[in-house]
Amino acid sequence: MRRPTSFDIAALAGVSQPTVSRALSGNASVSEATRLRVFEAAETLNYKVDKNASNLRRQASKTLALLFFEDPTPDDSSINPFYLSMLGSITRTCALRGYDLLISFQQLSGNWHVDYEDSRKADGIILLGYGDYLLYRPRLEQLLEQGTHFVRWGSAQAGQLGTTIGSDNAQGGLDAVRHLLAQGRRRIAFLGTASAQYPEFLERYRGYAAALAEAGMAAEPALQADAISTEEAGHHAAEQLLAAGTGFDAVFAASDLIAIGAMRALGEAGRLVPRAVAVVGFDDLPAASLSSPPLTTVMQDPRRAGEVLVDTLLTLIRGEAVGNAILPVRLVARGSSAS
Amino acid sequence: MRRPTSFDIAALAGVSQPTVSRALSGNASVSEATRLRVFEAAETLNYKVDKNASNLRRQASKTLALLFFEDPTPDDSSINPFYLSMLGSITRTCALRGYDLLISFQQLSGNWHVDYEDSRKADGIILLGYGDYLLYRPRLEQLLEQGTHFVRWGSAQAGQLGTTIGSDNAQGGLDAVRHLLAQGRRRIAFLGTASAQYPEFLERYRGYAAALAEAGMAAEPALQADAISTEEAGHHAAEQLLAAGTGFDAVFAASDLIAIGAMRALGEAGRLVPRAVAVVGFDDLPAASLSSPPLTTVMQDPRRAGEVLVDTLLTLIRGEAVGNAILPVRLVARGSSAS
DNA sequence: GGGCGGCGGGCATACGTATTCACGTGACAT
DNA sequence: ATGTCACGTGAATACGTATGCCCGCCGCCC
Repeated sequence: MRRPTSFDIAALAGVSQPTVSRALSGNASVSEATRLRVFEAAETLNYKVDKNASNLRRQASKTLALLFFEDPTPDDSSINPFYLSMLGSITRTCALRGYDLLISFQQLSGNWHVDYEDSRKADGIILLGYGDYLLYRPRLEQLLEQGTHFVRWGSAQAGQLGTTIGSDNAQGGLDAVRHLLAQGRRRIAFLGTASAQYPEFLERYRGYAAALAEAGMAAEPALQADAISTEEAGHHAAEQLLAAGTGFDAVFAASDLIAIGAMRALGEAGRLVPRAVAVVGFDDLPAASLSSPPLTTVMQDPRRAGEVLVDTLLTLIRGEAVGNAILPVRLVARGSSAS
Repeated sequence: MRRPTSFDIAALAGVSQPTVSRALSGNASVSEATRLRVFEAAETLNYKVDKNASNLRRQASKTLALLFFEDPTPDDSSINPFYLSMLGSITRTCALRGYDLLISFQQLSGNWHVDYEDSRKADGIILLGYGDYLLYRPRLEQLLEQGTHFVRWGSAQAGQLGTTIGSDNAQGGLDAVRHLLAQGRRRIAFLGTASAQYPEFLERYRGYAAALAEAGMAAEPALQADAISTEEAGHHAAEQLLAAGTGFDAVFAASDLIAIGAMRALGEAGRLVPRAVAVVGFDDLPAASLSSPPLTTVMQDPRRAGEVLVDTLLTLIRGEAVGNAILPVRLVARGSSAS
């Protein structure tokens, strides 16, 4: 049997097709009695509005697109866990607001910037993924030019294109290092690439440096080692630091994965955590509380992040003005930094 | 400026609208020269096919829907990590096959079974989430009745409705326990709820029992403790077992999260892993290799799982017959079970 | 040289919904 | 009694694409 259309409902309810449309969409100009008959008929035939037809007619898809960008790592199973936990929240918020969510993993090189809103698959897009702002910039320009609605998760800085939502990375770095200083640590290393290529890391580094400055110290290049956000990179960076012979009694890692890798390296080198070296990470991944010792870290709130991203985007879609948002972070003290 | 339609392209290329459609869709009955002109015109105007119109006309959405079902846990940030890693693979496979992916988190109670294909938002759906087959059954019946195309991730058993893809859980249990036996362990506990409510766990339990039987032993109820797949549940279950005073020198946990929780409980009780108690988990979460000692576990292959799910569903959508699939698993021996 | 076949492309239309416009009916006031 | 108005509903149409059908033209063969 063919799937029912609004005409079938109309016939069954003894009204016309437009009335069915109006009744189902809650239009006020249809009487309560009629509305009831229509609902019953729709129920009987198990009728559902055809999204495609509806979208075509209304010129809107009631769908958002979520574009993930790959970390540079070629291993495609290792999605940044923090993003994954944000995903749940984004999905849920979309559902609450009556929107569907389309997901896509993208290579940085793809021509994603035209594919979604242009083909009317989505009313707006959410961009997720660490990345160099300058690399994105031309794409963002094109998006703006096209009038595409989008929000970006990342590090919001003045003068940047589009609307950006992100955690307060600098504050997180500040809190983490203040915490280590309060524990009496004085030689605090920073593990993570502090360059514009990884804007979040750079901000965390700035917080680190600011905390040191508060204590009358300066960030020493010898106490910093590059690492992208993987366990292996963290392991390697810590090894480098150990090999260089620079003394240190604490590590602030730019992400939990780095911190976990660093703890492994410290363990292998016989440096006890936290006694010999205190460690603080960033993100509060599920794995952070499972490590041994449990990892002290700066918690980002993925649930709130998702909500803010979606709601900001919906505001943009409604054509209202909205600014960047910086979300608070919170230090979670655990065993890896106990005195 | 209004976004261009195929008529605009037609005008620019000096052909008719249908020709534009044919040229862009690779229809053979359009000459190479014309096709080229059309492509150029489309490029110039930055034209993209309107998905909604196209879908409406073709009565297909070129989209799949992924439905996640919540674990019973109310905490909505804790999505089963194994599913999350499958997500990447599903998305990628969809993209490769030219399909979009719609994602939705569902309450088990919702009436999801009519919402997706019925409203033509998707050509088929993928059902993901641990769960009791009997609980699903009525919904699956309705899906079949409606002619909805769907595949389920779970434990494939004879006589079940629909098409199911799943790991070889029984084999995994067998391998895990054989491994422990080979290490000389004799008192092997099973941590996880072995009931029809968690079919995967039940199969893993069966593998556990079969391995014991091979060695001339029987599964003892005293060596089993219920746990759902969370770290807390694993911790609690191990505590129970310890409190009961039943001696054991190994644990086979039905999931890595349970295993990690159990290791924490064992540590708190002063039972050294692996010396006093060897531990094997299931899933091979990223966290498994990060625990200390690193967790021996049964690896499920999320990448392959996603591919098989998508390809099976696409086969169904094409109207071809396809059966259930059971994917191989692989034991990964790490420190937690060294002799 | 005329008929025929095939290829390339245009015409018309359908997909199912949402919206604009117009219309009929009853109530109420003049 | 007639005009006005509001309210509820139906008729017509547009959204942008894909496709069945038909037609014209060109080349080829007898």
